[in-house]
Amino acid sequence: MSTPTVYDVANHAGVSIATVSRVYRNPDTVRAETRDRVLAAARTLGYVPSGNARGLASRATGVLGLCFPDNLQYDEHREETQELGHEAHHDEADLMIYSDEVIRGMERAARERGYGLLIAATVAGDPASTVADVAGRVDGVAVLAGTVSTAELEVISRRLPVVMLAGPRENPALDHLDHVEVANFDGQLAMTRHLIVDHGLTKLAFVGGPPNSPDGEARFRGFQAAHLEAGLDIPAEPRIRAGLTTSSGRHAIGELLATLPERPQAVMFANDQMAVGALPELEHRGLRVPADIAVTGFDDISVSRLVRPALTTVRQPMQELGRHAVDLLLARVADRDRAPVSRLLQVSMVRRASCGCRVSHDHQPLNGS
Amino acid sequence: MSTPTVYDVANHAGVSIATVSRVYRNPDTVRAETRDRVLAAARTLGYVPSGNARGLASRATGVLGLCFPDNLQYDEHREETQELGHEAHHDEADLMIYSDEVIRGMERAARERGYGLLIAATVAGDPASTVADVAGRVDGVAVLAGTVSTAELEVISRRLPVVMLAGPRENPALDHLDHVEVANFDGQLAMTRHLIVDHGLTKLAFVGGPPNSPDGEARFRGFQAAHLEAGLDIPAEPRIRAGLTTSSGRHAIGELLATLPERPQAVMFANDQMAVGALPELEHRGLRVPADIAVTGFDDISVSRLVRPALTTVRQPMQELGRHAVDLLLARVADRDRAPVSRLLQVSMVRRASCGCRVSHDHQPLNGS
DNA sequence: GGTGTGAATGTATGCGCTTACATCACGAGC
DNA sequence: GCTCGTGATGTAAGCGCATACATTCACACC
Repeated sequence: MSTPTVYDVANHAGVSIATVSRVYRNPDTVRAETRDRVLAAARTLGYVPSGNARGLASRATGVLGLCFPDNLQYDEHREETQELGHEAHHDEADLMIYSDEVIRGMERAARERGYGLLIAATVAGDPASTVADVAGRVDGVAVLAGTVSTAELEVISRRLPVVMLAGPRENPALDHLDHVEVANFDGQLAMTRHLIVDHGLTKLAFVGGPPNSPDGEARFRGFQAAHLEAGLDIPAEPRIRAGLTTSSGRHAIGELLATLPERPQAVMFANDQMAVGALPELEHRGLRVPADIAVTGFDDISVSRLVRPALTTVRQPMQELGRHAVDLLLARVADRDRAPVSRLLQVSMVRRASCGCRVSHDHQPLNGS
Repeated sequence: MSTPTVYDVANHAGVSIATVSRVYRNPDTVRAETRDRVLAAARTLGYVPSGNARGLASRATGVLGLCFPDNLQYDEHREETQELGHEAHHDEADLMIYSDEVIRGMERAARERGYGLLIAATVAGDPASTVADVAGRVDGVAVLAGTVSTAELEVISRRLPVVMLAGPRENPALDHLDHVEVANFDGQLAMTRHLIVDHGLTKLAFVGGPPNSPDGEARFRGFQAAHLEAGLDIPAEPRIRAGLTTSSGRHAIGELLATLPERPQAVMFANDQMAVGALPELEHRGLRVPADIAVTGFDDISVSRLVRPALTTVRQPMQELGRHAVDLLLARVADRDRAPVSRLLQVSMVRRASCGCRVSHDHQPLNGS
């Protein structure tokens, strides 16, 4: 009646439970005829091995974990945008594109290596229990920066491998985790330099993310560095901080134009979502992009090449983050004592129309059709 | 040295393992002072309860599963688009937006109910083992239609609750699963009727998905039904079948115009991704949307309101699919013997510019700023 | 002072599997 | 004919926890 176990299968097939287990773990140590008998019994009984029991006995779960922030709370404009119909819904979705990509990359890599993926968003609220919850179920866990404090992660990392994604090792003495980082600084530096040097723009405004976003802060430092390099005044803070969402990008435009004595020649957004949200608002205000004002983003999400003008941005390998997470996790499963490593993933500039590099858009016609 | 267990914590705190367990399961049955002692010991030892052991002992994992297709293989144009730089990457991402939304909805709902989420993509290859793998680790599993055969699911459903997402109950005698469906037929019927009745268009072309996509097929039947209703010739098959991706949507345009004697007045795509890919290609060929040719999609992914012209489409509640999955799963966990249920989620038409309902785009200016 | 009562804690068992070790059958080699 | 190796299978001991049940203790009550 209830869920069948190895014992039921063993009885039904006339073998011992060890043989049943071997059929699933080491099929080639079992005589072919016996194996078939066991599998037949399993099929007729509807037997499915218990992952829990297996995990307990073999002290490995075959599952990796990923904690990411579900940071709706950052978007202070959510309420206001309800009048736009499904806008709020979309906004929510937009914000998550980044996590989605990391999840997908990690799921694929995990599956290729024979692992499952347990995902858990952590809302800013009860962080400790959530991550401990997944920690108890997996062989290793990746954590997107900003989700859980490094101190907590250190505790958890005593039990299993932990890798921090998109976050720097702030204090080498306290932080013995593996890290995967993205060259945010370099990317924003190059992009800012591009605007200054190649397009001759000097009045640039940076729209940042919330202060607790390591990505956003690193990008701003790249923005500053380009100013230093070019001998321009170095802004101490992002001109505006916004919620990294489409709607907050749109709202940032109003705030920008209202508070600035002089219109900037370019607005550099900390991510693509905001830039994408800003474009229609600029259009509505009669500002032509890039003629009147250039716009750039960061990430290269798929929307960015579909909007008009197509968005100039810095492409970061979001799925690769997930892949590297799996790689580092399994390397550490194999050797718990290896020295902590940091991997830095490179980014690349994608010049499209919104900075002035292409005339209208970047649609490439199909060959010969 | 190695991972601490209840025994270690019990020793360290001077209590029995039962008390340690109670501190985590039923904190209020333990004296406050004792509880603190145990928690202190746990903290200094770096104790994290083993999900496996807990699951084994309590016969429940606290985790739900979701299987979804990772169907890159459908996109026959992937190779050709490499010359477009990151196009292939984007295409891949595009295709997954739907799954991503379902995952997100399910993750949120699961978390709210105190469950974790184990996700596993199933490539068309070794389906059985993958889904059995997750089945062994979870308290219930949701499966996106097209991922696993109903027969296999029936076997698995003898062990744990299974719900099928976005797929109809084809044979009530063989299929005792719970289902969550979306009103694809109704949505496409309404949209097609809209083009015929409100816009006076009669020459419509439908670009479908692969034949094994239940969503795509149901939408095509809605398309047919609208023709029947209007007394128009009823097409027996979608004019073209494509891969549901942005690039396959673009390619569909060429194929459409090349094979059709007369240009259709409207192209209705089985999903938004394809429609979004088609827009720049139409533009490139000098066809104005919607003046020369109307375009519609299905899903209402977030890009659809950002492209120009903004896409008229049918909105389906993708996240809701995930939420309902959790709901049905937990209801069946509570009562294994309840009758199989099917939930039908409603869709809604979103009229934007690409069908001719709005002049240029649907950007709503901000109030008073 | 004996007894009943309830709260706090301990004891002991089993969840379903993996795996080291034991056993067994069967030939090969001497 | 006996030993020994080898492949196939069985035996039994946990893995780390939850929980039924037993025990202890303090206290109230008659």
